[in-house]
Amino acid sequence: MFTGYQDSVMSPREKVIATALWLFTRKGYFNTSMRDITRESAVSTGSIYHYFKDKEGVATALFEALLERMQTELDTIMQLHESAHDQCRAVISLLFDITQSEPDVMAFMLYVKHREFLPNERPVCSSKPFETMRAMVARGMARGEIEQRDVQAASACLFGGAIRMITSELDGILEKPLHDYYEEVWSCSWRAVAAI
Amino acid sequence: MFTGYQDSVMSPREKVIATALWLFTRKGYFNTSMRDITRESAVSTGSIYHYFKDKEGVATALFEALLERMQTELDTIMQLHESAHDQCRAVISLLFDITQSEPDVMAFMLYVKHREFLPNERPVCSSKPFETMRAMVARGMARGEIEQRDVQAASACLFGGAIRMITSELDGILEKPLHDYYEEVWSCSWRAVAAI
DNA sequence: GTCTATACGACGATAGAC
DNA sequence: GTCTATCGTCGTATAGAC
Repeated sequence: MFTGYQDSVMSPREKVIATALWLFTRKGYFNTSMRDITRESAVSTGSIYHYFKDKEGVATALFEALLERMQTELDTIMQLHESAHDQCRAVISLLFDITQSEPDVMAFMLYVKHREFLPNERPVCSSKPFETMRAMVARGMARGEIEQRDVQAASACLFGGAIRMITSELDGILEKPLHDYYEEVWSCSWRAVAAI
Repeated sequence: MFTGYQDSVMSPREKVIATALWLFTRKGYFNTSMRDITRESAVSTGSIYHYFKDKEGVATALFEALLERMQTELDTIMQLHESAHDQCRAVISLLFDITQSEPDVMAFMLYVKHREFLPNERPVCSSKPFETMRAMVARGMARGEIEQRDVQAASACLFGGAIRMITSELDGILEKPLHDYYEEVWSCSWRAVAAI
């Protein structure tokens, strides 16, 4: 039973989206029926189809909400930190935080194969948040913090280790809490791309 | 139309597995019906259910075949190379090779969310091939090639960059062929974990 | 072992009252 | 805007002949 939104009053639309996140990450999109969503959200079939065109419309709305939220957080990080080093470090810290406090959010963004049920959506890694992360790396090269090389390759090496740790955590195969690996992962990751 | 097995005589069982790989990676497991598999494999429904218990049985057989094949390749690498450095470098080369020559194989192993349709299967990253890769890293630490730290974290950082490049390639967002990034990715990855 | 025809259930989506 | 009842479709799996 989904109990993630007891504390605040939510509109039917928000209830449906929150429930969809809960169910999609737990059972997968295709193993979740509209009936499941009506039951767990306590919003009737008729109302759901009033707010959303169809099942795919629910998934699209959820996906867009999460991407936008992530982008907002990245924008804040870019304002708060000057160097690419500090920006990228803060990004990994953010990703680890979200993984621990809201694993569903992270799982849906990184882990779910959206293209299987959202055929018109571009792959996650060409979405705006991922582009922003690559832009941080490019800026680090321009400032001389990061060694000159292909931006795609450098971004993959800088963030790839953290992302793998996140998927390991989501798969439940880490012994310690994710944050215990933070400094270790960051120092490896930065060493991979730092200038000199 | 699937045309991947014209050249050799295949048993019905092999035809089904090859077709399943083709269809699952292209359309996803849930968007592929048993009807699709019968049509593309030219094996009748009755025969498929003679060789496999059900649709999930097809997926399981496919998954196990791919894991076993990967494990065989890793075993060969371990025999051919002495140092952890050379072993890990060869592993990334192998992964890049497979991605380019048989993208379906790589996509199904790394990218497909098996747990949505194989609920009894363990997550890929706790499968034997991934364990073998971690064992290589652990051995590198014991030999003094790789800096002492948590094996999970070091493995994530050593292979994470390459894996991200592979998913980028599978998503079709790389400008150049994957192999053009190989030396760059390897030098970053090794620098991330190397001793001293 | 291989085939065709079909049973059966579940699902997404709609209709139409309130 | 919200609800319940229901329709039509499709997909898995089986039955049973050959």
